[in-house]
Amino acid sequence: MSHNRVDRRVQRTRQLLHNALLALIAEQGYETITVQNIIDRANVGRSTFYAHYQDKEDLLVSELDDLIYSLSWDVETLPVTDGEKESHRYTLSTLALFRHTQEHFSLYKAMVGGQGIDVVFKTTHTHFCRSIQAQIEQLVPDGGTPSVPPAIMAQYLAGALLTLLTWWLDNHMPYPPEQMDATFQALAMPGVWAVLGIQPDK
Amino acid sequence: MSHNRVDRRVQRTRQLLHNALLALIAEQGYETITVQNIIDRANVGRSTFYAHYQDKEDLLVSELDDLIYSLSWDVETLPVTDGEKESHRYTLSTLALFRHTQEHFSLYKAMVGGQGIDVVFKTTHTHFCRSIQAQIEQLVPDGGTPSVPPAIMAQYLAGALLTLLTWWLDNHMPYPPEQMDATFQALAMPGVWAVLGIQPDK
DNA sequence: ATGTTATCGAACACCATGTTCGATAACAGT
DNA sequence: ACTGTTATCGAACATGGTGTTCGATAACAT
Repeated sequence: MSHNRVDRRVQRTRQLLHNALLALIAEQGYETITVQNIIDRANVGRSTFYAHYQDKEDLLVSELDDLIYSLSWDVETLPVTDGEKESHRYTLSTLALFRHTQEHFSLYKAMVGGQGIDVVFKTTHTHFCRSIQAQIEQLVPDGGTPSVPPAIMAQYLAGALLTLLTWWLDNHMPYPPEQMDATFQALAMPGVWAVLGIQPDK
Repeated sequence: MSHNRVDRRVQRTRQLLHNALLALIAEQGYETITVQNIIDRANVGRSTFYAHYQDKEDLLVSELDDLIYSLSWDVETLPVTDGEKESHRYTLSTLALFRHTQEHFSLYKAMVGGQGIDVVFKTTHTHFCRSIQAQIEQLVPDGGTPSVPPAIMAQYLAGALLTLLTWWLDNHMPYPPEQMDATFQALAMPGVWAVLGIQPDK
């Protein structure tokens, strides 16, 4: 009767493939990974792989969804002290992002540092854009019309932020996340305030 | 005796391959191009290709050197009115860059727009970094020590600038280069001034 | 217990890569 | 024009990864 049968095998297979991919990315980088490598590591048959994903990029993208979801969740719930929150009324909430990145250093370094993975950049940039644009629009004063559309500001800021994150990872995180956040805010926000026509006096 | 013999054939061959690659990139994008495509288009033998370059990325990189050289030359010599120059004493010289990009729209769009080419991004970013860092260091007040190292500021600004350029190309250049330059300056420079501790009163 | 469905893995066709090598033709110098 | 050199050609080849097919097997839900 019920066609809602959920075969436990498919979830298990997908999980094995995901884990194998992440492990391989951290070990040897993405480019040189072959489908054979993935299925060997995961102990999954060749035809089974292609029954689930078109190719290794398809697997990566499906993986990315999970990662970005966990990132969003972390950024919204990671402990940020009240004092930090208070002083950030007119800024973007990027401190938790730097802390999250620090915690997943080896994986993220393999994904965006060094040669990096193209699709990871694009996807992350798109995600940053959405989040930043929403925050920008909350800063726009009532009745005001910014001289630069928020969408463009978001593009700009997401690119700058991603660049800074990449640099941080590539250079083995020479500064603590708090300082990276402060650097980003110091470089980014004065321009945003000027364009929006607001003057936050600290 | 003289081993300085320069065979005209090798220059011709390299030129043919370069032209073929650019044409194919503009037509169908970089990823799907095969070595066979390149040598067919260029009317060059297979073994000849591999006598000159290791693979198609090697050819692309050698191409990039030329492109960045021509870009540098353009940026330094493209006509910029005295008025524009005057008002840019405390800013970065990016206006010529936007104009240069506009002139080579179709090629640059294929190279950094859409799917883009990874190595083009990296190389361009590195080049921007060098140029911007030099300009930043000229803005540092005598005796002052910026709270953020110029190298990091250059990373940040190069990434932001490249992102803005990419967006511009991807969206079919909805604004003139002058406005794009103004947008970049408005978003970027207040942060730079604040970090450097200078206050340019226009 | 039963019918269903996911997995396995070997075998396969396919395609791009990068190399080899002998023949040919363009080259520079005299 | 002659000569020795060198770049080019292109066919042939080995290599390696890709994505598919299919019959057998085992895990699944009911």
